[in-house]
Amino acid sequence: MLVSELVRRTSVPLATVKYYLREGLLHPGRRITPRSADYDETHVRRLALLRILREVGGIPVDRLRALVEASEDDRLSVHDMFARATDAMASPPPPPGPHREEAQALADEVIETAGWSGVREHSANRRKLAATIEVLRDRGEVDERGLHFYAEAADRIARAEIASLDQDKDRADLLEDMVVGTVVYGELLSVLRRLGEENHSTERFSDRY
Amino acid sequence: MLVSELVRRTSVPLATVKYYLREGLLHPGRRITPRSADYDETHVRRLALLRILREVGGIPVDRLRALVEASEDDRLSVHDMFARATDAMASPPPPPGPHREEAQALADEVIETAGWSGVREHSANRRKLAATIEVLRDRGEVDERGLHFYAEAADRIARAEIASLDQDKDRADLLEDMVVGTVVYGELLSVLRRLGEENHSTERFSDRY
DNA sequence: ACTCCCTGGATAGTTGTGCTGTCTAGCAAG
DNA sequence: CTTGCTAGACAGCACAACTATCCAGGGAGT
Repeated sequence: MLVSELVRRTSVPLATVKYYLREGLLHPGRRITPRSADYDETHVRRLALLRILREVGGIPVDRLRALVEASEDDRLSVHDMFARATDAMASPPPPPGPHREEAQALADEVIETAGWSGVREHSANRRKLAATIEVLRDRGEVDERGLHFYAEAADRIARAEIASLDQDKDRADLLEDMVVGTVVYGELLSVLRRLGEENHSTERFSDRY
Repeated sequence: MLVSELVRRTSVPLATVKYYLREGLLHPGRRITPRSADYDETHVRRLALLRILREVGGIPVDRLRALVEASEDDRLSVHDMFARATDAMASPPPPPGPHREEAQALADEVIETAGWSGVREHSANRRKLAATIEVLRDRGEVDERGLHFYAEAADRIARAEIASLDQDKDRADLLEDMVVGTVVYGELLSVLRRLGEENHSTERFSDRY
């Protein structure tokens, strides 16, 4: 299909499609004449994916590029591809404060206790966890049991999510499922958590003025 | 204390402090001369809170204002204050697509099934949930059992969080605990979830190339 | 052959957000 | 009376994500 039809099918504005092509988020169409190219279903799907990751996940364009590159690099094993995708989805941690090392040690311990030996030494989320614990630590004592409670809850959820991936799909589809799952089910979970908080807070505080 | 000391204590740049004052995020200091004002611990705490909400939660300034206004409005009961805070922390839902109504019905059903009768009819998160379900729906059939699974997980977490709030604090401290908890434990949870995904995905896919 | 419309590519401009810097003029302490 | 700091007004900036304009080249229909 021509670019005009791609635009019509996806309702992504032409200027934006061109921008994504420029930025390398969308692979070029197959040249049919020097002045036109043929786009196909992979372009439609890619655009839909990019829109979800931007609008639901709020992932900035330069990290989307990392995601796309991981998906297109056939030399990577599936779990290396996932690892890169996981890194790309984590926002960079803020610059370390004075308690970062202590927080990192605690973060590593939480990961250890959760039994997550499959987490890489240099996983972006390992550092992000330390940064988050540091924020907590700056506000007072960190409740270690609380940390393990969250880790257990996260483990239950993550386990179910990975188990639900369809082993038989090809790598691009698998990555797409994984990435969309992380982002939109992540959003789902936080919305549900806030709803739960709203419910339990009215239950607990409805008598106080 | 003078503004210079406030700046020193919080390491927030003077220009930023002035900006927050202008925007109504930080209450003015007590005037001591026409050209100087006295700031106190409430200003230090407020600045720390604003920084966390901005840097960890990524909450934009205009929603921070709504949060601050809820905290300062003494006519509000605690649960009304929480309700406003909850709304302020939810990003506005994207414009509805063709399946929004259907998604809203499903969202309401999920909330009902979770037993969350304390969730307001017009809670921002109720609409956010529908919007998120709509995204899922646009990618294929929505798995209702999956939805309930997430709702249960969210309920367990939210229940523990609300239970851990200290009933005896005053309203401003209570709101601060609640808001910081929502934001930073929310971040903690998503980081842990991604770590769990990384672990389980390497466990499951480490043999595939 | 001629006109029309659409194309890819280059490049410049716009919008929104969150600051950041500069300027002014008023005190107040030494 | 100089020096240092202040509040307040306001303009400017950096970044991200688009968005708009312009250009010249085809191909399709006539």
